[in-house]
Amino acid sequence: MTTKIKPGVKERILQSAADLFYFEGYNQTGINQIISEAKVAKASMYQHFRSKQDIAVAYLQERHEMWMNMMLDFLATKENGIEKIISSFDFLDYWLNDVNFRGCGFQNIITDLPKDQVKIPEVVVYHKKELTNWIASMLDAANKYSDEEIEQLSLEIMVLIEGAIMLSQINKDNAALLAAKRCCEKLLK
Amino acid sequence: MTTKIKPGVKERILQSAADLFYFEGYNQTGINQIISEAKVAKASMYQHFRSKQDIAVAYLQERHEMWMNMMLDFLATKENGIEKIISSFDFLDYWLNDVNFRGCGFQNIITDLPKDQVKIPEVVVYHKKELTNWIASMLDAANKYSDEEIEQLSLEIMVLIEGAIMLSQINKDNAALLAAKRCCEKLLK
Amino acid sequence: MTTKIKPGVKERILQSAADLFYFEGYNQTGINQIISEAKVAKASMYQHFRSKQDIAVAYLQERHEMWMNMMLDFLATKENGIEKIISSFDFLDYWLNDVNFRGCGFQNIITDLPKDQVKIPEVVVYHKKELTNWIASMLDAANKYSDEEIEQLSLEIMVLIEGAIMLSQINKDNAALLAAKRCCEKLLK
Amino acid sequence: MTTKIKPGVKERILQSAADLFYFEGYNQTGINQIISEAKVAKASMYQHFRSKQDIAVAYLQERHEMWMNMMLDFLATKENGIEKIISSFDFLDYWLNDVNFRGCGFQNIITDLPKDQVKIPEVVVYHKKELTNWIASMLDAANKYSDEEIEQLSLEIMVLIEGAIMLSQINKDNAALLAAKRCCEKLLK
DNA sequence: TATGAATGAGCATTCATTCAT
DNA sequence: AATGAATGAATGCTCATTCAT
Repeated sequence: MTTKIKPGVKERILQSAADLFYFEGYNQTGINQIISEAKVAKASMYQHFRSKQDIAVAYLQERHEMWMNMMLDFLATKENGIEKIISSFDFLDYWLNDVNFRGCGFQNIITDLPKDQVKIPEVVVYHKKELTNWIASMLDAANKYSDEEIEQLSLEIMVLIEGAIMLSQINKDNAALLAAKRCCEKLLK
Repeated sequence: MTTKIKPGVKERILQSAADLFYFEGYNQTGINQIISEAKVAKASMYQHFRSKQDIAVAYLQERHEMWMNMMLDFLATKENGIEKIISSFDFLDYWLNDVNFRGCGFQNIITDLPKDQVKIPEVVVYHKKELTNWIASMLDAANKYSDEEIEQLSLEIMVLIEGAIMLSQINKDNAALLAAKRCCEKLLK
Repeated sequence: MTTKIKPGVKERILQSAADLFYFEGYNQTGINQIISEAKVAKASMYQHFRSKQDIAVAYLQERHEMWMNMMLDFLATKENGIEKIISSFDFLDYWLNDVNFRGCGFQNIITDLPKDQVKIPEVVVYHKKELTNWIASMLDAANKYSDEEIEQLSLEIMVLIEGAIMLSQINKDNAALLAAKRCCEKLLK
Repeated sequence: MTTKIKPGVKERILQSAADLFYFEGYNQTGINQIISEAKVAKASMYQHFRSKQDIAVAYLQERHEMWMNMMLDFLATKENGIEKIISSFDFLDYWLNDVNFRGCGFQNIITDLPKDQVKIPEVVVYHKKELTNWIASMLDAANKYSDEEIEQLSLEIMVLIEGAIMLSQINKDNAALLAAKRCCEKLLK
């Protein structure tokens, strides 16, 4: 039991920012939009986050957790690593339909950024690395592949995932997702 | 025979814009930068292009021609379609090294755009469609695949290309390009 | 005869800024005040001046000319250098009364400035150097002093001027100006 | 005996503020800088001081005591009033070198202040009046001057002091201080 | 055709101060 | 007495676009 009246100013800022950054774009989103949606005063926002860039970093960190969990939940019923990997393309299909093929929040934010903003690219790299690691661990669990094969295959599957997300965003349909899944199935026999 | 005194105002604008849009980002590039690099007056620029968006459209159209030709030139010595497709990943490697893994100008511009800018996404879709068509025509030339197989394979290879470009941009190395090439080779036997 | 309809936007900006910077203070004056008094759009202002600091530099340069001329005009009837120097304290009295003992625009602006603003201090140094040079030239014209005496005396008189202006600003009366004049008379016999 | 656990919250605020106000400037110094240097919560600060202005007043009062004592200590070995006055220019030289010719904290604060801040100018006037009084008392001790002469001379010497401090601040050297000393010696024979 | 001047709306950020606890 | 959280107003500056000539 808590005596707090208003729930989390910081949370509200992050929620508004997450929504706007993802669906409108980082550069399309102004601080004013964020605070007006969050119903927070401007200076309050700057007490919680040093800069717009810092909000983006927090947004991406949160998004990483959220997205990975969403995927893992989706795949919870699958029995083995190979199945999980292949079904992850079904997850992409489900998810990207849900967000109207808005694509990957991490891909979308690095492509149009001031040269000096290094913190954001770092989180993006981290997210993709973690996803790659998960794929590798699924392959490892299959007890079928050597370490070298795991490293190569996990990167190949990452390429499929990235390409599928990007191409589905461009074409606003799921054809690329289906193609990627087919391709992945061939790779894993 | 032309009566123009100064050579190509429009060309100069387009050249500056192309460089800035690609290497700095569309949102990072201001009209003032473009005109100052092009050494053109602001109103002159608006006489040639209705808006920044229109410059981007012209930039992308030009970029499509330039990029396709660059690739085709690179592949000119290859004898058949299959080889050309596989070697296209060598082209990506060569090209992306050259531009410091700045990624695809078409991918990069659609991810952070005002919702009302529809002309830019259209050119992006066109470019990717044309590339897909080229892949399909290469597959067709191999006389090995059915129409259905061609449609499916060409999309799968597109996924590999898009993913490889994006992932190499994120990680600033060519590992994803090599992975994509390996994967492509498996697909085409 | 000129075809201009509106008289000088740049002039209006400078005039507003000069007034506000001098009578309200540099830090007390916002860009918004300047443009609203000058009836100029913000971006128009920034087309003429790169920054607030640059406006201040232009203001001080103009002020230097204006102030020196004002003083020289005041002293025009005096016959020789010694008289002109001594009467310059009468000028200070006349002038500072006129501006309600607001003090010296150059002194007032250097005392509370961001550490990185070097252009403004430079103009201040220049102004004081020019005033010192004028005093020296007046002493020289008297054919009474050696070069060394001129250098020393001119600086001593500068000290009197600076101190008189500052102290009259603090006390909001002309007592210091009278004291400085007496002192100057003693110095020049 | 005091029950305070932490030593001097108020003292810490004042110490930080004094440093920042003098070396960075009143307008350049934000409340946040003061409290972060003083390691004091914002609301705690506002419990001790009603406003930034009030901190400045306290700072100046403290500075007056400190500065006068510093000067008197410096002059302690001098035997008579005339010597003390003349040597006070040596003190200025010593002191201003020490603070990198940052000038007079009292002069520096009045030149760029909101029009409604009257308490600060009052303390400045007080400080200069006290200094003038000290000079007068030194002259009086010499038993050489009439009351009228004392009043006039003390103001003249004040002009020299103020001018020397200001000019040395502008030029960032001690030439004006030496000139003022020479001038003072002439005045006092 | 070409241009320099001008604009309103918006940008991210910081200000001194107050409130609820 | 002490504090972390919150605020409205203002800061200096940049945006893509249009106008008058």
